[in-house]
Amino acid sequence: MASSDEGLRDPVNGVGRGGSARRRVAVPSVAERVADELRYQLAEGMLVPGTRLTEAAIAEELGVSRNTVREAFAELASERLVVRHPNRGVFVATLEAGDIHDVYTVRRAIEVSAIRGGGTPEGIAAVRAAVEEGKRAAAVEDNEGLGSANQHFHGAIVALAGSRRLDTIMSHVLAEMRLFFHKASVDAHFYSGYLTENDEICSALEAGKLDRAGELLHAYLDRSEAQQRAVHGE
Amino acid sequence: MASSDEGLRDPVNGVGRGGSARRRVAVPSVAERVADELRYQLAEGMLVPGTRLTEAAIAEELGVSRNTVREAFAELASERLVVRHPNRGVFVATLEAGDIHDVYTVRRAIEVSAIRGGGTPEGIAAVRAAVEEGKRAAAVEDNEGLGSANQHFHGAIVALAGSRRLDTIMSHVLAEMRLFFHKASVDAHFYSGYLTENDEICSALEAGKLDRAGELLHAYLDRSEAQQRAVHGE
DNA sequence: ATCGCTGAATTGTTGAACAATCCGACATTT
DNA sequence: AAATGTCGGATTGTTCAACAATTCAGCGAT
Repeated sequence: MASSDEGLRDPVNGVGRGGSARRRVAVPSVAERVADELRYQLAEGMLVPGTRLTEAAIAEELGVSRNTVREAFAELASERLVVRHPNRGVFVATLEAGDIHDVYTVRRAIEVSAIRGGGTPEGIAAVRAAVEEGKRAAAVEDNEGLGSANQHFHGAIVALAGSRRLDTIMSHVLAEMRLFFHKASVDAHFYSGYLTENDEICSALEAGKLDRAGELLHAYLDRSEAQQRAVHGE
Repeated sequence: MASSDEGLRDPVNGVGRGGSARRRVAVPSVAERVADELRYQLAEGMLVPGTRLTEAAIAEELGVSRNTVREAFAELASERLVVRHPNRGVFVATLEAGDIHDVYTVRRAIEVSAIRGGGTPEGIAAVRAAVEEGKRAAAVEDNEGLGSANQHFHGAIVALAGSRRLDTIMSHVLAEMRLFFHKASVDAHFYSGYLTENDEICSALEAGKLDRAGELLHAYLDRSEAQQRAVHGE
């Protein structure tokens, strides 16, 4: 390990945030770093949905105060990554029956709306870049890379709208999906089939056929939802 | 005053929540009640955007601990009602240049998407009910009632999608707008012009002309945005 | 088997304390 | 006079210890 024996990672530069020589002016607060750490563990599948998170345990494990853990919990709860049961504790969020549909309803709303708005040339270029990123990952059979490329693709689509609020909503939704569908991402050809579809959507977008792109994207999300429902019970 | 000399209101039944004889099973936590109180003051325009909220002052004023106020702040910050400036304090959120467009971008995305999904007969009935509520308010020239009827209308539209997540997103957006546009709501004929338009949208929805309803709603939001931008600087 | 009790564990909340940080006022320098 | 440097007060960020409130599992009584 780089820093201490246990607890939080580098306050200034996170894990995957290398490269930028400029330092952050304001170091994120401890509570924020705790939230980041937990978010990381959640996304990485180290914390299985349904697990109970006791304040004292995490406080000691990360070497921070209980109150600070509490603040981090509040943040994660607002992102629906954990659920607070009053007087019972916080639990890693679990997927109820209708939640898959719910999540995809949000995605359909904001993604389709964003792509129908067109966006700037730079924005479209970012979408294209994500498609190419996916192709490269597929060429090396890098499943993890394929998954994140897919997320970049959809993130780039939402970014077309140029709305801070939509961006954060999307990032929350994607975080939820990472948590829930972590197991599914190990499937080899799970995303591979989407590659050509993403390309098609991107081409329609580049050609200015926005309605067409929107329809394709909508259909894509419908199919993706069905697939996820098939994988997980229901 | 009903309860104590100062501080929070009734823990069990809020202020506008009268009528229901059934008590809440789980009394909301103190932090939540603090958040509710602040939300109320924000929506009511008692707290002007840009105002600084010092923890100690609010803690004493509401008779709670500073840590509890902190938790409430975290919740409000996640809803963008207040902004945290590290080591400087939290301030009532202010409206930056592009934020009006940003908020309306979110609304266009989720409202149009929701109405294009159609929804259940009960959902459509709720939309119609909101339209009638607006007409009644207009008949009595109840501006405040007109404003809230309008919010009910748009809330009912989003509810068509039947998505918990979209509902909470919409409620946050509406809370933001209440905070920002509070002054504008005093304008007499601000919403009155929208009445017939809401009716038209609702009729299209009832007739199953979803695309048409979506277009009308989209145009409505565009115009509403332009109007708000005209009222507020920019 | 159901009900109620009891006790351990955890959460919710408080109050106090301290370091870190920011801000304004004042002093210094050029 | 303007820019710079320094200091002190005020507020936030964080920790710690304590206590009340609540949940839950186990146990015993009916």
